[in-house]
Amino acid sequence: MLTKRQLLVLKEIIRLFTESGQPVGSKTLMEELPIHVSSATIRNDMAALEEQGLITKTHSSSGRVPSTRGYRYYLDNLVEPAAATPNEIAAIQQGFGGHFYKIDEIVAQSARILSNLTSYTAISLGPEVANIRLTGFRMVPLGNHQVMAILVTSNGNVENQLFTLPPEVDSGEVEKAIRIINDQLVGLPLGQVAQKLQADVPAVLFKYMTSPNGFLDIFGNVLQKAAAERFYVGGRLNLMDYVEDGDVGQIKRLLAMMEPEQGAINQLLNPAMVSDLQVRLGSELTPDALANLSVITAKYSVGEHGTGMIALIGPTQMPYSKMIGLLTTFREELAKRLTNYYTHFDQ
Amino acid sequence: MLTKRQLLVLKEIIRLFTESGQPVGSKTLMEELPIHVSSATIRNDMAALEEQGLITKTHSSSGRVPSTRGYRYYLDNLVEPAAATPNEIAAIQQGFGGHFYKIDEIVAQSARILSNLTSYTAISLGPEVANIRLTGFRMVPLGNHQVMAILVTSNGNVENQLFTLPPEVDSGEVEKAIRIINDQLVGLPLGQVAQKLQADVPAVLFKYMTSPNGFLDIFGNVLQKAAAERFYVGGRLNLMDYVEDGDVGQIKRLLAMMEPEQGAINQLLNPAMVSDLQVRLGSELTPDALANLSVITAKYSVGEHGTGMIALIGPTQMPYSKMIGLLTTFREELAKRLTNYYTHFDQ
DNA sequence: TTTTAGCACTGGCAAACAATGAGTGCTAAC
DNA sequence: GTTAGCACTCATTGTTTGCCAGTGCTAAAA
Repeated sequence: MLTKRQLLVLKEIIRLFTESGQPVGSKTLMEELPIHVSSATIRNDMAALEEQGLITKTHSSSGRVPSTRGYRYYLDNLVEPAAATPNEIAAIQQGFGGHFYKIDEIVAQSARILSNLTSYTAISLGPEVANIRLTGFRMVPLGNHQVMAILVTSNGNVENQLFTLPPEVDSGEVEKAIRIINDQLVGLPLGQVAQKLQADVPAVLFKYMTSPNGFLDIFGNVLQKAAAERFYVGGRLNLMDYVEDGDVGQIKRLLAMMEPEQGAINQLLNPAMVSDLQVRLGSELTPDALANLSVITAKYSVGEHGTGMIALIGPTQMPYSKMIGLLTTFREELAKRLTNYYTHFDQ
Repeated sequence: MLTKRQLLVLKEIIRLFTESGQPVGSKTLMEELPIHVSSATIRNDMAALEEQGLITKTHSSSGRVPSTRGYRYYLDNLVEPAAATPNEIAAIQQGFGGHFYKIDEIVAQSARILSNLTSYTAISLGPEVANIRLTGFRMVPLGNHQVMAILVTSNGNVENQLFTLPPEVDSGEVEKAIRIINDQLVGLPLGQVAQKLQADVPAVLFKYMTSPNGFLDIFGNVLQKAAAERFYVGGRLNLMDYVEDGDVGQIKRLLAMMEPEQGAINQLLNPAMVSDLQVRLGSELTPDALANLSVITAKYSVGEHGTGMIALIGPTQMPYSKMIGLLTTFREELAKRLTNYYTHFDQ
C-alpha cells in the first residue's frame, strides 16, 4: 500500500513535528531526509499519506501534521525504542538509592523519579498480587479512649487508623476480639477476610463481646483502606507545561482527575485493560480531559509478589522512541529494587 | 481631605468593579449612586480620588479601577462586614456535623468547608498551643522486624511511622528503652523533649542498650513529625478560576507554594505576623506569585488549647465585606466545634 | 513509470489604517 | 459648588493589503 519512502516520510514528519511543534513542509523534509529526492516528489508522497489519513494539514496551504491515525500507525509499526542513556540510568539508580520502610514508599518514589526524568506527569501503581493476605491486626490503646488500629498485609504494607472507643467498651473484651481476629482471619486473602467479616465472624464475636458492632466497623474500615488501590503521582504540575496553550479548563480537569477520590485514574490504569507496554493516544481514550495528550503504560513484574504498573502522561507530540526505551529500563530497575526490598523483608 | 461624597464614590467604584471586573465610568456611577449628581460632578470627585492615588485608569480615557492604595484605604476605613447568611451558617454546621477522630481532621475539614462556601482557596492551621506536651510513646512490633512507632501529644494528635529494626537489636532492650522514654519524657513540652533527647537521654539509654542510636533516631524522627506545623488546603483548584486570565505560570507557582515541603505557606501564615483578622493585598506581599490576589487571615482561639488560623486566598476584587463577615462567623463555629471535641476528649 | 521543474493558487499572518465609542478633562455658564 | 457642552484620547474592532510558506497540477525529463 505504502512505499518504503512514504513510510520514511511519515516517520520524518513525526520526528520533526515532535521536535519543533510546527507543521512540516515538503522543502524541510527534502533537506532532512537521508535520501535525495526533490520536494515535488515528497509532495506526491505526502499526498498519498494524506489519502490514507495518516497526516493532515492545518489549512489548505500549510505543512503536514501527523494525525491520530498516523501516530497509531507509527507506534504500531515504525517506532524504534531508543535505549536509556547512562545518565538516565544513573539518575534512576540514585533515586532508588535511599532506604525505604514500605513498598509504597518505593512506588511513590518511582513516580517522582520518572517525572523528574521526563518532565512529564508520572503515575505509579504498587505491585498487586492476586491475593494479598492478612498477616496481623493490632489495636494499641493510647489513652483517652483513643485506640490505633493497625493492620499488616502479606505484601508488607501497614495500614493504620485512629479510633475512639466508647467508654462502656471493656478492654478485656477487645483483647479477646483481637485474638479471635488473629486466629480466624490471619493468613487469609483480604477478599476472604472481608467476606468472613460479614458471615461467620460476627457470630463468634457475640460469644465474647456484648456489642461487637463498633469493633467490627473499625476493623472493616482499616481493612477497606488496606485493600484500596493506591496510586502515586509525580510531576503533577508538569502538565501545565504541555497542555494546549494555557487551556486552564483542561488543566483543571486533569488535576481533578488525579485526586484519589475520583476513580478516573484507576479506570485509566486498569491492569486488565492495558497490555505489557502500551501507548494510548488521548484522542482514542474516553475522558476527554486527555485530548491531545497521550498515555504510556508499562507493567512491571516482581515475580510472586505480583505485577504493578507505571504510566507517563505527556503531550501527543512526545518523543516516543525515547520514552518507550526509558520506561523499559525504568521498569526493570523498579522491579529490581522491589525484589531487593522483598528479599530483605522476607528473610 | 476627602469629602463624604468622594468616599461614597470610592466605595461604589470598589463595589461595581468587584461585581463586574470592568473599569467604572462616571456615567455608570451616576446611575448607581444613591445621591443625584451629574456625571461631571462625579468626574471631579474621581479626579480628586485619583490625585490621592486611590483609583487609577487603565488608559487615558478609560473608567477607573481601585488601586492597591484604594483597596487599602477601603479595608482600613470603609468596609462594613456583612453578616453570614443563614444558609451559610447551616452549611458550616453541616460540614462540622460528622464524627472526627483527630483535631487535624476537623482542621482539614475547615479548609474544605470554607473553600466550598467561597469558591476560593482556603488554608487552615491547627490550634497551636505554646507548649504541646508529650503524652505517650509506643512501639508496636509487626513481625518481620517491622515496628510502628507511635507518639501521642497532649493536644490529642497522634503521629506514627514505620521502621525496620536491625535483627541484632534485642526486643527486651527496646522494651526498656520505651519505658525510659515514657518515664523521663512524658509530660514535657515537645521542645524540651527534643532538647533532652540530645542531652541526658542518650547517657541513660546507654546503661540499658548496647546501641541506642538507631532507637534514638526513630524516636527523634516521629517527634519531628509531631512538632511540624501542618496546614490543610481546600479548593486548591479554585485558584485557576480567578488567576489573571489563564496565566499558567502563576497558577503553577501558586500550586507549588502550597506543597508542604515549601515553607511558603508557613511563612505567609506566620501567626506572629498577622493580626486577629486581616486582609493583605497580594501586591503588598513578598511572594510575587500572589500578585493580584489577596489573603484574608483570621485567628481563632480554643481557650487553653491554643489559637489557630484560617486563611482565604482569592482575587483582589473580592467581595470583602461578605468574606470578612463569613470568616468571622466561621471561626466562631470552628472554635465551638474544637472546644466540643476537646471536652469529649478530656473527659 | 517515476521523478522533477515550473507555476498558479491558497490561506494564515502581520502591518497599516479607519471607524467606533466609552470615558475623560476642561471651560464657561448656572 | 454644580452642571452642560465639547474636544480629545485610546482601546477595540474591522478592513485592506502584502507577504510567504507551502500546496497541487502539468508537462517535460529520466
